[in-house]
Amino acid sequence: MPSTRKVDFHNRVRLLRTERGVSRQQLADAVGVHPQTIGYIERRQYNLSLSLAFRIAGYFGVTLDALFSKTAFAPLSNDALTS
Amino acid sequence: MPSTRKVDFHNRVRLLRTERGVSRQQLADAVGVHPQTIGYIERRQYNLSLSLAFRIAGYFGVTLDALFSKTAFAPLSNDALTS
DNA sequence: GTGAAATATAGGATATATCCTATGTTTTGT
DNA sequence: ACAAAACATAGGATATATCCTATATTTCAC
Repeated sequence: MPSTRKVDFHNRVRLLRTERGVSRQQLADAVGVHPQTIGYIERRQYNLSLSLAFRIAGYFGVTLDALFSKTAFAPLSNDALTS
Repeated sequence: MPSTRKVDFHNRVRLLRTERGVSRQQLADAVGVHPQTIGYIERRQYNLSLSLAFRIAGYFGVTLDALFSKTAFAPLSNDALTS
């Protein structure tokens, strides 16, 4: 079992995944990990490896920095309000 | 012991470190790992965690994408030839 | 509102990142 | 050329990422 405590960086995995209508199972298959692993990453309970980070970024076609950040990503609702 | 096999991404840790005249010991202390760990990363024998990747990038003041890449970084000598 | 799919939570197993110590080699300053 | 520092290599120990199975809860289409 993973560390149960939150990791010190944020990510946009759930955002991108739901935005594109892909399930955890699909993403997990595409990047070669267990679906639970995706869930843990989304809940920020996993300090995932750089290799896996690259595979997820590659799947979504974004850079590492677009997907992971030490500071919180603004939620979409906020983006809409500040456009 | 680490996996002894090379990892599927490249990095500029050694380049940045030597460029700025910092030893492995100094970098290791700064990011809170063992000096050997830095060595393994530089020799591409470690699939380091995202958290550690962030700490190293933060130490050098560069982004993740500037420090790690799935394709090889051009060596400095090449940069000089193509300027 | 029911059923199916997706997600959450949990526990145990395995692989590997990382630690740590030790020794040998290479580099570098003088 | 010598000494000291930096680096490489190796082996064993520990922590944790990731796997896997199972069950409970939530979400969503109809």
